[in-house]
Amino acid sequence: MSAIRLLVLGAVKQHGRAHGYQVRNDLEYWGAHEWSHAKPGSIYHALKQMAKQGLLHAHEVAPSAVGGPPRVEYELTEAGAEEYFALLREALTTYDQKMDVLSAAIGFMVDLPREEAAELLRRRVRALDEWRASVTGYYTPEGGPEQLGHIGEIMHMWVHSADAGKEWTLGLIERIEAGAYVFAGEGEAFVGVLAEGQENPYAS
Amino acid sequence: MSAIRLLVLGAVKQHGRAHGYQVRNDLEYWGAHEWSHAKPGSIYHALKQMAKQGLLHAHEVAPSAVGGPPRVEYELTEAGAEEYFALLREALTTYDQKMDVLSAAIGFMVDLPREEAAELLRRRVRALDEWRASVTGYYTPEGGPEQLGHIGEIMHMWVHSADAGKEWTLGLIERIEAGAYVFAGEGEAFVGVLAEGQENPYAS
DNA sequence: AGCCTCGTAGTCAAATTTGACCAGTTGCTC
DNA sequence: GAGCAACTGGTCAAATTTGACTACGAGGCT
Repeated sequence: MSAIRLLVLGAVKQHGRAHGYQVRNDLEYWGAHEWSHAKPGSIYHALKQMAKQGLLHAHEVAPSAVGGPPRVEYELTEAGAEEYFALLREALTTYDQKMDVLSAAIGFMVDLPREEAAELLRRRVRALDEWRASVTGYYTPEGGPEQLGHIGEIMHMWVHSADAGKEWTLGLIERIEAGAYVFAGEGEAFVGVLAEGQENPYAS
Repeated sequence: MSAIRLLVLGAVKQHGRAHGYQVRNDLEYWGAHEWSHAKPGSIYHALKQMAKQGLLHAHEVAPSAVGGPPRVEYELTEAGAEEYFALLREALTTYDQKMDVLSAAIGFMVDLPREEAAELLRRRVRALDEWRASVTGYYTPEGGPEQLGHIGEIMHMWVHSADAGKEWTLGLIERIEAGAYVFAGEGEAFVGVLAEGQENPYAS
């Protein structure tokens, strides 16, 4: 899975209705340009593609308010919402070594009920354990690990990284279970988009 | 950078001359299927592309020894060797959050002199520090970090992962400086490819 | 008046990646 | 001795990603 679809669906969902440039801006606001390689081309492509697949409904909008090319506004369909939650759940659970996907999922995790988020993360921990086991399994020759020479360092790296990932995930689960943050159905949601006219306080 | 080019160049280099299937097999032997998403299509594509760019020289070979489609054998050109070392150095130095690239680079690091490898890794540590700083910088609002809500967890994750990466890198540098492994120009090199007819002891 | 830069909004060709598929050969088993 | 899986070697169309480019208006400077 690439992070783009999740990111774009999430952005459109928070706005209710959004055009490409708004999505682009939200991603910037979330700091996504730091960790996801979401270029304009990919964003516009994803919007069109998902519209074609029926995940988004495209409202043809008149030539934009400020001149320039006509804008298209998008809105989630039923299917789009399903896809969004499916991607979100998958991103939280499976380990696919793509941290941008995980980042996006963390940003949206509060769209799920608290208990479900925690449970998905617990499954993630199990996935990390499996990954670790498969790496050590593959790189463990009969004659002791020293036979591998420097190749063993590759395993070393993955194991180190899996352990770090597990540690962080366990910490997050703990914080969630201790009541941190506001999840779905718990009153006033945290709003992570810019309202019209509001300034981006992080713009460099 | 994607890991494929480095992996393919490295595989061809170790063989002197190789056709697509051999490359495919080496990658499997190195366990690369576990951590790089190198599908056959990508490998053959990379070979053709790099041949077109003059990095590889393509020898048209008669219909293969065992029937099936005719094979093409590739060999590194001068330019290909330069590109290989350029990619290798870059992969060791820069942090681009793609661990598959780093894995590949670790596998090939012994093609460099010991001192250079250590130096590149020291630069990598500096790059990790910069990345960490840029993340914490971006996600630190004026009113204390608690304003971010769950979004702060994203930063938390990246910082955790950068720290783990740094720790592992420092460990590796230490081992290298302590004399581990056999680097370029230090006598008998470690051979990481299957000779003709040899069996893969790791095949599942 | 002319020029330059920045912000808004988006397109396009080229490169890459994916995943499925093709076709011949052994080797094994029922 | 027929079938069938596994191995060898590779192609192909479709999807995705990249990076550069277009076009327009507002504001500022000189």
